Amino acid sequence: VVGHMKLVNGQSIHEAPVLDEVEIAKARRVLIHVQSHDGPVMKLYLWDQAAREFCKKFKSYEGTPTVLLVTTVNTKTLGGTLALTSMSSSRVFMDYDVQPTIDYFSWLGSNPDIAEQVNAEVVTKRETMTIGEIFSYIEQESAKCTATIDDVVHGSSWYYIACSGCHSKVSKGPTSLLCTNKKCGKVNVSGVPQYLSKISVYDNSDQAVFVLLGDAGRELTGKPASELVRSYFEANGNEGVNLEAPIPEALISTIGQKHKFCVKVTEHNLSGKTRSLTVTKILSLDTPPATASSEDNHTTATSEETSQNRVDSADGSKGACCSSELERAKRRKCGN
DNA sequence: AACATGACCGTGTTGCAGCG
DNA sequence: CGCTGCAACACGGTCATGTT
Repeated sequence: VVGHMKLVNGQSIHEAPVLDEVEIAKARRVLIHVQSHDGPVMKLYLWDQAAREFCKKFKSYEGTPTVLLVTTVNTKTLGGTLALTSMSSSRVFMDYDVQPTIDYFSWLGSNPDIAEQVNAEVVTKRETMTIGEIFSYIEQESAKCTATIDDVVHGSSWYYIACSGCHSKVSKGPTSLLCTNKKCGKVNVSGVPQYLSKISVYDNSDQAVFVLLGDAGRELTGKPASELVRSYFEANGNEGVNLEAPIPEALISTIGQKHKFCVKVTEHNLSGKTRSLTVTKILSLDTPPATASSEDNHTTATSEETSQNRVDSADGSKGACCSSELERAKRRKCGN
């Protein structure tokens, strides 16, 4: 494998990494983030003999070497990303050692943009973080993206009946509704409809299915699911209250709208099969497209704040203006 | 000899059951 | 109800074997 080094034991190659040979001897290995041409950045583990050889050569250079060639490496997939490990017979070459490294070095010289490219993955997948960084990373657990809704997924219900206490799903008992959340265990006289809607969205490059849950659904339509369900059955003279309400106009009319979605990636999303992401929050865009909701006043709705307030006025039943921290904490408590 | 591939083994983690 | 121990599983790391 030949490529240019990005990080050596977590230190950027541009900052002339200092190798502690004692430390490396103790750890028995060196970790190098290496990129071959414009391919993905790979983790390259050099063990024992190869690590020692690497150290020796790395230090022997006047300046910091950038090109690395390692023979006979094992390929491994570590946490989904490609990783390489050295073997007993692995040999290490750099910059002007052999013809292939010389060739690569000159190629790199004529493609300086690739050499300087900062790959997000290298930065985010660091081995060590400070406690503060971990906290801030946790804070950022939800990613934001802007996408356009192109459909509401049919074939599955757009809401579920939740416990009035904790918003977990309720199961139908003989005479009442039982909360499935063991820690809650509340017996409900009547459940509260909550959003669980799948919407199909797209942006410039991809298409995906987002799952809207309670609060996010209300943020999108401006109305709580309970109100939409109630008004449907009221309009139909309470006929078939035990049946399911169809997808309401308020939800259908969001098709074509463009929003900034905060999505949360959970282990469920990462397990592969389901390519759906859970939406935790919906932010208004600066220039929201025309919406079908009549009472909406979007002229000043540029910030999260105003969007929240608008929702509250429509809802009224719940003081949802509490900090997102508190919301998250509550949800976590309930979920477990 | 150097290389490529994959099998195997040990360790860490997680889920479940049983017991206090 | 909570804790502990066990088992299953996944993953990382090493080693063996076949090929060039």
